[in-house]
Amino acid sequence: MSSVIITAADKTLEKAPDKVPEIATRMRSQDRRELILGAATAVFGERGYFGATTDAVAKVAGVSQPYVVRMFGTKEALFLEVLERALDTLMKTFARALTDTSPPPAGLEDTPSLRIGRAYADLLVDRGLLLSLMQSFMLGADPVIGPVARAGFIRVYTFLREEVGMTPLEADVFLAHGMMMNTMVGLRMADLYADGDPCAIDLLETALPGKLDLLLDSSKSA
Amino acid sequence: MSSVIITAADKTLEKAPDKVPEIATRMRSQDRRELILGAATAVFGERGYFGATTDAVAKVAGVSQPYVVRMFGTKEALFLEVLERALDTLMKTFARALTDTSPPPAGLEDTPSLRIGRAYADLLVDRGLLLSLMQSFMLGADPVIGPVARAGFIRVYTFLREEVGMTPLEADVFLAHGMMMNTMVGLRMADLYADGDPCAIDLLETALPGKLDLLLDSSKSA
DNA sequence: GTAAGAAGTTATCGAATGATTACAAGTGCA
DNA sequence: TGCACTTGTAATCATTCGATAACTTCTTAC
Repeated sequence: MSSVIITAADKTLEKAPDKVPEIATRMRSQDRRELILGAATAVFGERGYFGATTDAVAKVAGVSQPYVVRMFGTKEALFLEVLERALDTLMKTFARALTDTSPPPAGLEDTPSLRIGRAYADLLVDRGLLLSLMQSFMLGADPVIGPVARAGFIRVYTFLREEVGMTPLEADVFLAHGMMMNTMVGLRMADLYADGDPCAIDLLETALPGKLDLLLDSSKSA
Repeated sequence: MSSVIITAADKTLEKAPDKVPEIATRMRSQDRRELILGAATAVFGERGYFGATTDAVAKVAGVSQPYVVRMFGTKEALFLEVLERALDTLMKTFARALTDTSPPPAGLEDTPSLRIGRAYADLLVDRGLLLSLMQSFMLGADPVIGPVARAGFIRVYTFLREEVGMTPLEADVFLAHGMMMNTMVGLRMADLYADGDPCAIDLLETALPGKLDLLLDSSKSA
């Protein structure tokens, strides 16, 4: 319905209040595609591949369920596209952090590894992105998604080794902390942090040094 | 399912069925329960909570689907029990490793942290156990499973801090590597290792030092 | 203006799945 | 032996969900 479309548009384009008069404007296929992919990233990240429904994705995107399916063919194809997009964003963020010439945040060291690490933590603002990746990592047994997920992980590892110049051990430590962050997000450990749980506070302050505000922000927004 | 009937029929036809007490006769509820919990651990670990079906669990356990549901009430209750059991096993394994007085494997250091680390890696033989835990960690948004999963993670963290005596940073590093191992198992990275992929070999040999054989064994067994 | 195509919906179908019911067969005990 | 209890199954139901079909509405090129 038109009202749904308005809400969806407003949610993504919060900064353009002057667009309100446009009622039920039809989007171009390409734009709607991006909208749905964003919604799917959030839903898949939160509920996993099997737990997510095309209807939930459609509702978040503000379109009808059949439209989602027809645009991507199958739920599986939609997930694969979400996965590919998430990985592309991750790699682009890493590449940008590597070549970025701006100085590091006040008083912090500036090595390639540290820059990449900060870039990874910055991705916490979009909880769906890291969680969709993580969800795919738990689907290694799936005949279709499994190989894609493995290839994606290998792609990240290869980047760390060859572009960033990490040793195997450095890459392992980096990835381990990445998996730890993903797990904290997936667990919603920030909920316990907000409740004042002392363990959760210790845990998060150690696991996400200096980036806790990002996690807490993304938590309360959803 | 059929096996039970067949053996039962055999028993009624033959008058001397005592020769095969192993397969024959029905199990006691308690034993069957353990059998189903084991099957459920494997299935939930492989497919996640939503991807797993009570029918798949029943087939692995060799019973009918309604039997699984009736024994545990709901699929959710079954998952919670699997979760609790997995956590109990984990904690018992840790506790045993701490108090174990046997000497460490040849030439290896012997600190509490290292003993616990080796104990964790030993759990790789049962892929379902670690994966069921990890699957629960991705369900933090679930209103029922989420709180239980968080509490479970906190329980492990508290053990590391208070029983093993780790600092927050030590516990973070330990858990991070645990999450990394879980991810490698979930991804079935061992498949690429078996294919000779050089990246996968690097990755696994670094992430699972000295424990790779365990992962490879558990892979080919399923 | 209007035909053609793009964008999107409503209605609905078939398969899968968790759950329920009713029933059958084995077990133990007086 | 007979009878209550336990262990288990087959049949089936109500939802849910992904997918398809057919239709409507908006946009745009001529």
